[in-house]
Amino acid sequence: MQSFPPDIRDGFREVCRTTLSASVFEKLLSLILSGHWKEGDRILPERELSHELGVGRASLREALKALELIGMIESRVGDGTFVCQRSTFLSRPLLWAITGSGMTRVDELVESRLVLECEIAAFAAARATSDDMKAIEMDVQRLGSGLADPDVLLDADLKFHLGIANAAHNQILLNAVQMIRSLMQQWMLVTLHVPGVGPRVFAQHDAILQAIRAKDPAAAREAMRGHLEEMGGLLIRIKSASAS
Amino acid sequence: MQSFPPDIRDGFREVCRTTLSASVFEKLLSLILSGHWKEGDRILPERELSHELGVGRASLREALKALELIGMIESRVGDGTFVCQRSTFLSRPLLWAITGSGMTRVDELVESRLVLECEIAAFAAARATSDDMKAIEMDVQRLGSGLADPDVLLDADLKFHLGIANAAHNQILLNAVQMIRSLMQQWMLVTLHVPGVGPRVFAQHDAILQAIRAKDPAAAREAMRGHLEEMGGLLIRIKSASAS
DNA sequence: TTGACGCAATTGGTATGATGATATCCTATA
DNA sequence: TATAGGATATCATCATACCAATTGCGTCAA
Repeated sequence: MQSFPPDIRDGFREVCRTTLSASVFEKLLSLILSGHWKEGDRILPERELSHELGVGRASLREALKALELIGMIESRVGDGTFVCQRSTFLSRPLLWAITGSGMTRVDELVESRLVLECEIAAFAAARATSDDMKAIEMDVQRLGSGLADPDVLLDADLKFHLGIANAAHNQILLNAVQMIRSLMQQWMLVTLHVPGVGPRVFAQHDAILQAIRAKDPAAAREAMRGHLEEMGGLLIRIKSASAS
Repeated sequence: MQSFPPDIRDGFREVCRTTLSASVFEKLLSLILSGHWKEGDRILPERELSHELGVGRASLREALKALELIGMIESRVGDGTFVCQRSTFLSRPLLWAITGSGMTRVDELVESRLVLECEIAAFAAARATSDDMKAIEMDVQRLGSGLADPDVLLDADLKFHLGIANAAHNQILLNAVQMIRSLMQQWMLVTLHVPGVGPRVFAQHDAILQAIRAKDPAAAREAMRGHLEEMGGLLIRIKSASAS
C-alpha cells in the first residue's frame, strides 16, 4: 500500500500548507474517488488510521466527520466506518441549497427533468452500445413483471432512467439526473401508488426503449417528453390537491 | 430506574437521533442558508459557541470543519471564523467527483451546457421580468465596453449567462448552470484570449438578448445554441490542439 | 507628537486521555 | 443446541492542555 519512510509524520506534515484536517480530508477523498476504497468497504478504525497517518485522532475525526456529513462515508458505533454509494454525496449539497432556501418546488424539479432527460434520451438513441441496451431492456422487463409492488416499480423506474443516462455517455449529465432523481424520490413513490399508473409507465418505458433501439433520437426525445409530461403533470396535480 | 437531574443538555440531546456533531452541523447550516448569518459575517469564537450550544469544543469543531471543507465558512487563526460567499460551495462536491474520477472531458461539459442553457434561454424569453431584462442588458453592455480585457470579458460573460438562468425562474436549473460554469471556468479564459472572440461573443450575446426581449422562446433557444456551439467548438479545438 | 518595538490577549489548530454507548463475537451454561 | 452473558472492538463525546498565528494595545525612544 503506502510505503512511506519510517517517519511518515514529517513527510506528511511538510505537504500540508493548510490545516492537518484538510490534508487528511483530501487524502481520504482521493482514496475514495480513485476507487482505492470502494463502495461498502470498511476503512481502518480511527485509532489505527490516525496512528498510520501520524495525526491526532481529533484531526482525523474532523476529516472523517466532514466526509460523513457530505454523505461519502457512514460511521456505525461498535461496527466501523464504511464507504457510501457514490451517488448520495453528490446530491446532498444541492439538497441543502434547495431546502435551505425554502424552494422545494415540485414543478421546478419536473421541469428540470424534462430539460435534461429528453436530450439524454436522444443522445442515448445515438450512442447506446449493446451492453447499454441489455441493461435498459432488463429494467423494462423488471418493471413489467413487478407492477403490483410500488417499491419494485420505484426501483425499476429509477434504474431505467439511470440506464438511459448511462447510455448517453456523459458523466456530467448522468450526475445531474442522479441529483434531480434523489430530490424527487419522496414524491415519486406517491405517484406510483396511483391505480393504473404502473401499466402506463411500463408502456411508455417500452416506447422509449423501442425508439432507442431503432436509433431514432427524435423519436426517443418525444417518447421521453410524453412520458415525463404525463407523469410530471400527475405528480403536480397530486401535490396541489393534497396542499389544498 | 434512576432519575436524572434536570439538565439543559438533555433537552438538546434528546432531539438528536443522529450524532451531536451532525445536529450542530445542521443547525449552523440552517443559520447560514436562512440568511441569519450573512456572507462575510464573523461567527462566534469556538469556545463561546461550544459553550452556548452546550456541546464540547471537539464536537463543534467537527461540524465547523465540515462546513469549512465544503466551502461555506473560512477559519483564520487568531482572527476568527467567517461565512463565505454562497456560490462557491455548491460546485465543490461535483468538482471533486469530476476531477477525482479523472473525467475532465471538456466535450461533456460543452454538451451539458448546450442541453441546459438552450432551454433556459427559451424559458427566459417566456418569463423574464423587466428587472431580469435590465440585469441582462447591463451585462451585455459591460461586455461590449470591456472587449480589451479578458478578465472583464470572463466576468461579464458569466454574469450574462447567470442572468438568463435567473430569468428562467428555476432554482434547480440555475444551480446546475452555476456548477457547470465553475467547472469550465479554467478553460473559458483560454477561449476569451483568442483574438476576435470578444466582439463575436458580444454580437451573439446581443442576439440572444434581442430574442429574449422579443419574448420569442424559439429564437432565443436557437441564438443560444448557435453561441454555445461556436464557442464550445472553439474550446474543444483549442484543447485538442494543445493536447497533441 | 509620532513611530517602532514588543508583549499580552484572543483565537483557531492539535494532541491526549478518559469515559460512555453500542454493535459484534465468543463462550459458558442450561 | 440454543440462549444469555461477558469480552472486545469501535465510534461519540468531553475536558484539558499546549501550540501557533494574528491582533491590538501600551510603552519607549526619536
